[in-house]
Amino acid sequence: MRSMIQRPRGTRDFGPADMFRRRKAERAMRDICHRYGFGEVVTPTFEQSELFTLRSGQSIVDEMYVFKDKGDREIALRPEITASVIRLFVNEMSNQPKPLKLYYVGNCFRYENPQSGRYREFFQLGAELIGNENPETDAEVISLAVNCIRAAGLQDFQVRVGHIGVMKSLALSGVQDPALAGRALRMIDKKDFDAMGDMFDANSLSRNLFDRITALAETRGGTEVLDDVEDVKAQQHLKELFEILKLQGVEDVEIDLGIVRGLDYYTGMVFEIDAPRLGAEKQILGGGSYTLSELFGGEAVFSTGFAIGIDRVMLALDAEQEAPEYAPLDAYVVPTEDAMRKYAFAIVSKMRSKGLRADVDLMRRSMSKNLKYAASVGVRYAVIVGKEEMSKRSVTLRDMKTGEQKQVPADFVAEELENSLGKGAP
RNA sequence: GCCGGGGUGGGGUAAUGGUAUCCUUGGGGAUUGUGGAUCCCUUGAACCGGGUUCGAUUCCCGGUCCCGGCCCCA
Repeated sequence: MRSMIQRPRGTRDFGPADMFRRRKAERAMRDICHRYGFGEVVTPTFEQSELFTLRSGQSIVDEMYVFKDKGDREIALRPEITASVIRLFVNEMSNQPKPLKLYYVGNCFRYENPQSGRYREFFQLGAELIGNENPETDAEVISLAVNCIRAAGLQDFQVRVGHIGVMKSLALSGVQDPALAGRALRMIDKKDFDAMGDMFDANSLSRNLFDRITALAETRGGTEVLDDVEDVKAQQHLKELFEILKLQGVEDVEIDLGIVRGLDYYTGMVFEIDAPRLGAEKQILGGGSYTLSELFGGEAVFSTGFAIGIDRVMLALDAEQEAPEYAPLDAYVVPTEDAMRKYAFAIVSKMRSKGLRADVDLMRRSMSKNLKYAASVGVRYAVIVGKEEMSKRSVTLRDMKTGEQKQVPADFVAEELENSLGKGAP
C-alpha cells in the first residue's frame, strides 16, 4: 500500500542507521568546535525575508522559500545561517567581549533543482568568529574547519585559500563601472574567460588588464605564488596566515587566488574545501571573512566564518569507506516461556538503568523465534530467562557472535555485560 | 529555470494490449528451552491525470517524483 502523501521534492527521510552515522560525524565536529572555544547558538528556522535579501544576490533570493504569515509578514525559510547568527550578534551580543566564537548546526532551505549532493532541505554546520581581521582569526577559523572535516572521518579533501581583495582591487583598478566589475567577478568565479574577453572587447577595456586578471585567476600553488601579488597587504596577510596554519598542523593547503565566491559580502580571505571524489557537487565547505554586522544596523565588525555541507560530507564518507556497523542493542532479553515474560521486564529494566541498551520481547514470540530475531537485528548478547535459571536466581548470557553461553546471577547481569562489552555502551 | 535517463508489493525483479512472475522482507504456525535451516499459512504492487482501444501495467501526451548533468551553491 502506497501512502497518499509523498515526501516533498528534494527532501529526505533518515532512518536509524542513517542517523547513527550522521550523528556520529556531527558529534565529532561539534566536539572540535567546543575544543576551539566555540559556543553553540540556535536561531530560528525562519526569519524576516529581508534578513536574507539585504545581503544576498538575486540568485539566492530566487531560490528562497518565501511566504506571508497570518500577520501578513514576509517570512523566509533560512537559505543559510550566517545571516541569522550575525543578526543575533547585532541584536543581543554586540557588547560581549571579543572575540566571539559561535557555531551552529541546522537545516537550510533552497528551492533548487535536486541532484546528487543538492537538496531543497540540507544541513549545515558552521562557525563564525566575530572580532577582528587579523591573520590569527582567519587561521583559527580555517584550522577549525579542517579539523572538523578530519574529525568527521574524511581523508581525501583539498583546502584552497584565496583573498578576494586581490582580485577585487585589480578588477576595480581598470573597470570604473562597478556593475561591470561585478559582472567580471562573476565570470572570474565561473572561470568563463571567453565571455569575459567578449565583455572586455565590447566595452573597450584594456587587454592587458584582461591578461592580468586571467593570470591571477589561475594562480594556484604554495605560498611562493604570493611573491607576484601586487596587493602587498593581502600578500602579507596570507603569508602570516599560512605561517600560523603550519604551526597548527594544518598543511596541504593551497593558495588559489581564483576563488571569488559568488556572494558579494566577502571582503578578505576566502576559502573552500572540496572532496574530489564527489564529482559535480564536490564543494563540502565554503567560508571567508566579511563585515556583515553594519548591514543589520550594528557597527562594522570583522568576522570570519564558514559553513560545512553535512550532507556532502556524508556522501564523501560513503565514497571513502564502508558504513560503520550499526548495532542498536547490547542485550535482548528472551523468556523461554510465557510464565517468564513479566520477570523479563525486571531484568531488562535493571540493565537499562545501568546505561546498557537493552530490549525485551514484546511480541510474545517463541524462544526460537526470539533468538532468530535477536540475530537478525544484530544484538550482542541474548539474555535468556527460564524456569531453570529462575530457580537459581540467574540468567543465561548468550554471546550472539560466538554462541558461548554462561549462567550469571540475575543481580549481576548488568555488571557482567558491562565487563563483556569492554568500554561500555557508547 | 534548462537538459538526459528512469518509475511494477517495504527492498530487488519477470513477462505482458486481456489486472502480474520469482526472490527477499514483514506477521503467524510447525519443530514443543537455543538462532540466521526447512515446511506451511498470510499481508502487500503497476506514480498521477488524460488520450488511443472492446479492453492499458504495457502504446501516446501532460504532470509528478527519483537518479544524473548545466547554472549556482553547501
